[in-house]
Amino acid sequence: MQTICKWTMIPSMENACQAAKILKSIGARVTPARVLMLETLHSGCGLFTAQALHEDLPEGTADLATVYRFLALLVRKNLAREVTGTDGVLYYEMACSHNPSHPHFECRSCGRIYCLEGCLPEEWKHFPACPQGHGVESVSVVFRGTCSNCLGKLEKEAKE
Amino acid sequence: MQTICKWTMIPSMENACQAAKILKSIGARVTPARVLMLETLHSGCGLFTAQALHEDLPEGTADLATVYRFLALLVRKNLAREVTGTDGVLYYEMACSHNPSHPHFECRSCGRIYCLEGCLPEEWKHFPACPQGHGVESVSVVFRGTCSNCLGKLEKEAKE
DNA sequence: GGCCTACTTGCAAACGATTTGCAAATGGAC
DNA sequence: GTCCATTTGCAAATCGTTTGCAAGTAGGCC
Repeated sequence: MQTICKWTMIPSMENACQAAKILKSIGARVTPARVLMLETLHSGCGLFTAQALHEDLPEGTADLATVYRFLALLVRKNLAREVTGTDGVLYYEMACSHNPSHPHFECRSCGRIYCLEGCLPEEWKHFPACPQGHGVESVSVVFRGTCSNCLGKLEKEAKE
Repeated sequence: MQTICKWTMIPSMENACQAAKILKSIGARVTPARVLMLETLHSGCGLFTAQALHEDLPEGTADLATVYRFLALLVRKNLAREVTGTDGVLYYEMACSHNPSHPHFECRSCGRIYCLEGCLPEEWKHFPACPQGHGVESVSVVFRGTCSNCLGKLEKEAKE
C-alpha cells in the first residue's frame, strides 16, 4: 500500500510490543488478534476498510466480526477515525498527530483513500455561505481524482 | 423540509408540466411515476434519499426499485448528483445552477444534508499538500454540526 | 499455580440499503 | 390500432455491517 502521508499513532508505536501498552492504556484486554490488528494498522500507512484489514491479517487471526468490533472500539477510544467513502464503505484511519480536520484524497479508479499531509487552513472552516443557525463542528474536505498508482497503470495500458 | 439554498433545475421547471419536457430532453419516456418523482424532487428543495423520495410520493406511485432506477437515470443524464452521507446512505440532489463543487452541511442529529449557497473559492481546489501525482478532478467540502432545526428542538427540550 | 469473572471471540443469522432478473404493462412512433 | 423497446412491480439476491449467543480466554485474586 502506497504511503502518502506519515502519521504517528497516539501513543506512538515504534515497535510491535507497544501494541499491548496501547491496549492497556484504553483499558482493553491484550489478545493475540488485537495485537496483530494494531500492528497491521500501523504497518500499512493509510486508510483501511474492515475487509482489507481482515485480508491483511495472517490467516485465521480473527473473524471479520471481530475486526469490525475492534475497529469500533478504537473509534470509541479515539484511537481511530471513521471516514465514509463515496462507495458507502467505511474506512478507518489511526488517530494521528496532524489536525483532526485534515483532508483526504479518494481515487475514483481504485477507491483507495489517502490522507493528505498538513492541516486545513483555518479560514476554510468559515465558509461564507454557511448559515448562522447551523452549528458547524467540523469540516471534511475530500479531493477526488486518479491517484498516482492508477495514473501509472493507465499510462502503461495506453502504451501497450 | 427546510430550504437552505434555492437551486434551479436544468432545464428550469416552473410548473409541473415541465417534467415531461425534461424527460423528453434526455430521451426518456414520460410516465406518471417519473413525472411525480420529478415534481417531488423539485418541490422539496434539498437532498433526498431514495427512501425519502419514495415516502413523499403519493401511495402506489412507484415501487422503491423504480425510484432507485429513476434516480440512477437522472445521475447518468447529469440531471442529478449523488452524495454519500456519513451513514453510508446515498443522497440525491438535482443538478443546479451553482458551482458543481458547492459545499454541503450534514446534520449530526437528524442526518439531513443541506446544500450551501455559493461557489467554492477557487483556491480551495489547490490544497498545498495535494501531491503532484494525483490528478485532482473535484473537491467536496462537507461541514458537519447541528442544523438550526435540531438546535431549535434541543433548546426546547432543554427548557422543559 | 489454580480459580473465577468479565471481557472477547467465532459462528451464524439478522439487518438495511441497493441492485438484479424476469415477466407483465405501457409509451409513443408508425 | 399495432408493435417493439422501454419501463414497471415483485421477489430474490447482494454486500457491508451488526447482533445474539455460547464457548474460550485474559488477568486479578487467592
